[in-house]
Amino acid sequence: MVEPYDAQAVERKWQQRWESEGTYEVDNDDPRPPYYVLCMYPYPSGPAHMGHVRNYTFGDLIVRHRTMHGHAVLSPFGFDSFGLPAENAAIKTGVHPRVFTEERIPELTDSVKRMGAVYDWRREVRSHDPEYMRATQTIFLRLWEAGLAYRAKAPVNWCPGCHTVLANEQVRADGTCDRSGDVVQKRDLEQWFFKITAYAQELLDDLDGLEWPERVKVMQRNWIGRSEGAEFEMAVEGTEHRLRVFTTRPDTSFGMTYAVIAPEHPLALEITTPEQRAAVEDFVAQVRMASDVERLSSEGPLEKRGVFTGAHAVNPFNGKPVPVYLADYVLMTYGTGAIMAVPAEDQRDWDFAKAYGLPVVRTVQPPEGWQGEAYPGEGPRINSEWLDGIVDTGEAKAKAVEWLEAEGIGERKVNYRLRDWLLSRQRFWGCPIPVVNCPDHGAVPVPESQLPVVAPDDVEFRPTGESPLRFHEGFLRTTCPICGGPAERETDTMDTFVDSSWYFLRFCDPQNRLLPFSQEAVERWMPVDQYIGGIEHAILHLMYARFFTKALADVGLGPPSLREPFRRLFTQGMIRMDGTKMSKSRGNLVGPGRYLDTTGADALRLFHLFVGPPADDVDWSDQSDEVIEGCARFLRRVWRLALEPEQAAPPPAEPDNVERASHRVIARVSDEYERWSYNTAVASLMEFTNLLYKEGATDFAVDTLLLLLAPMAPHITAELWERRHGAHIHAQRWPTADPTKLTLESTTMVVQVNGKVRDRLEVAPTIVAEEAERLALASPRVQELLAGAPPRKVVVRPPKLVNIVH
RNA sequence: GUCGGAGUGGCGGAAUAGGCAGACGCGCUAGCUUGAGGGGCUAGUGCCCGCAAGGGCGUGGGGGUUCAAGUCCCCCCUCCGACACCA
Repeated sequence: MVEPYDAQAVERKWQQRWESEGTYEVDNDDPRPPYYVLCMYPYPSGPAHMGHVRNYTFGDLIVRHRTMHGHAVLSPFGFDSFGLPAENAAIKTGVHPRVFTEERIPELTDSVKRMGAVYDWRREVRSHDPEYMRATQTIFLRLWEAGLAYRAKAPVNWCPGCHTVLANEQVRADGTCDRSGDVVQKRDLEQWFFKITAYAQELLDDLDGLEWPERVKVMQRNWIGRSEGAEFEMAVEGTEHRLRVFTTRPDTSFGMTYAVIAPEHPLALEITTPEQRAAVEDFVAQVRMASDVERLSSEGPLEKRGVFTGAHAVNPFNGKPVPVYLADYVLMTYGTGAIMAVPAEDQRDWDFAKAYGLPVVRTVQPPEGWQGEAYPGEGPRINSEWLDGIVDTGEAKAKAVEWLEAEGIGERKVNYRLRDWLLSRQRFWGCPIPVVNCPDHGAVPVPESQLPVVAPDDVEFRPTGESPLRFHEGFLRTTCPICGGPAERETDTMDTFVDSSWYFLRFCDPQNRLLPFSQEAVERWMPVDQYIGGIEHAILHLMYARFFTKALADVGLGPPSLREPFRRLFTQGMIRMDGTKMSKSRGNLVGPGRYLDTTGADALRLFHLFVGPPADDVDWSDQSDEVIEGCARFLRRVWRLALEPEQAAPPPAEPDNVERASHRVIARVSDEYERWSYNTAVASLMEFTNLLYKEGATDFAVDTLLLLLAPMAPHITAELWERRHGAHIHAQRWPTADPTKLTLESTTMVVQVNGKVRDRLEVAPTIVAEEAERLALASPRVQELLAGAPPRKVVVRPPKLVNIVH
């Protein structure tokens, strides 16, 4: 009797071997073809949870699989180590965020290693490492120099209770402060932005070339929100002012019955008549004070609020004056902040018109029996002079734009929903923005020789949540790099998305002290061949990282040809429990610890692969423990099969059958790996194992099983391979199927009568149609059902099926 | 509201090109192994009728195309996710 499988001992042994032998360390001059596998680097929140386990199971499987295909696989690990939780802990307990964070990192590292996930730990990066900060700050300064970073006033979340600015994450969904519960207000402050909008079109176009999940691409396209239309000017009666509006429906311009400008519009007070002045000022103040609460609290179509300015704009299409309103449904941040309102063809305008008693003029004839309100569909133009009768909207739009351009009052225009990236955070635990504010010279860059700007250690965290940097004289007081006069340091830090927008480049060249990374190193590995992470990063992180890659190339830091960072993206499903996401904040976290201590890492990895398609959410249930036990049972069966074939599965009576089955499983499982169909790959290997128990095992069959299982269950397969061959399984080449051995000796042919299965026949896979039909008709079951009558029709699909219609 | 995804046994899920629905596993049932342990092995397990042979029904609901539909087309229902006044 062979010794039982001791998962603990075997897993410990191999984890130590992989680490001490540096099995998965790769150098930049490795001669093998490069392959870059990357899991989104984590925030170090403590020991790994099941979401991490799932993520790193897929990542590690690919690392080992690609290695067995002869690639030099770059598989680095790092930490997104700036962020709010450490700062909140500091406010609560007084422990410095760096100390707090650095205690969490080994906890996560440890559980990752115990899963058997392998990385080139020499390349580890941490966002809060001063060397990493130096690079992040260098990048910021280069982007600023190139005009891709700028400072502007922008509304921030202001908590009147805490007397401080809040990050978006600190504002609850209902618009209140998550610490004091006060209603958060908007205030204008000087903030830093990255000009991501300069890349809107390229970010949109380049999506087409990426092997990403379609739904992620759709989300990004919607986020960028390209829309084509026209911009034109209107005279404001009795003034010199001209009002510019953007519309996607210039073809409906004859139906404009009023115009609307945003409450923040610079002309708002300029054009307001004296009689309306008080009402308008009142309305503007009201909108400015209004927090997001009111907007978020109401369900369904929002009530539109506005006020008449007393002014009239002239519709250039027909020369008619229309009243100009202020309304909160028009946003200053999109288009020109002003619109022509056409209630007949736009539901929002319709709602406002009804609320304020404004007229509706249809310019598109709705279909017979139209019951709705605004009609945005197709139909013949009416009430539109020279557009009348045109049915095709595209044609009508083109004609309207041509007219605007010919008259010199407007032109074709493309707008994007995408906004510039506000990167300032009024927080301590982030990368400081390397800027000095001089009374004479304004915002001045910190010279690169003085980088990194690092936050001091002797800081006091206030329960109000204010950044301690604002009260730290030693940090705050400095001199202007230009004039040497007294100046103040910028106390805002960068959004942590800045750190994560380029870390994948740093992994290529992690020790570089002169530059964030060298172009040669990046050219060697980038783009990432397989990026793996959660769907929750579908928009922000992935959009920002794409923007950075393009911008870095354009400012000369990145290779000019590298326009996209992630060639292939895979987004794994979440772990759910009782229908909600498993997360620390919900307190329903299940850790891997007890499984690693008992059934072992291989069984847990197998569970994650087997439980369902990788992209689907996983429901963690009472059944999960039993399924993990089932995976462990399968591994024990493999163990006995490999070490004790005489007992478990004596040599087969028909070795040829087993050999053919081995080649078929190679072909099938190899394909399943390529298609990310790991759940069926595990099933295929279980099926194959069952077959070997039943039919008997050969050495070739067992070796095949171990090789195909090696990326999924690395410890047990490594141990078994070493015992059988004295070699390292993950250094073996991936097996290839012999195409001449894929066919079966015989196959089951189904015989249907009127589409219902009535018989099954064992036939040769090479059977020809005539023979198949003859055999089918000769079947006693078929004879019985036909009762002597000739079949009306016989459909033959050899060798799988014959369908007899009668 | 708009966009996207999904509905298959008691459960997780298979079904690559329209061709045996339910692979594999969990659970359950029976038997064997008789040194218990979260042990090992074998067989069975969609539902209904039947002792059986066999028959009928069956992939959210309704229609359609086809010799043949989980898969293709039309309508409807439910659930999940993203965006949510972007002119």
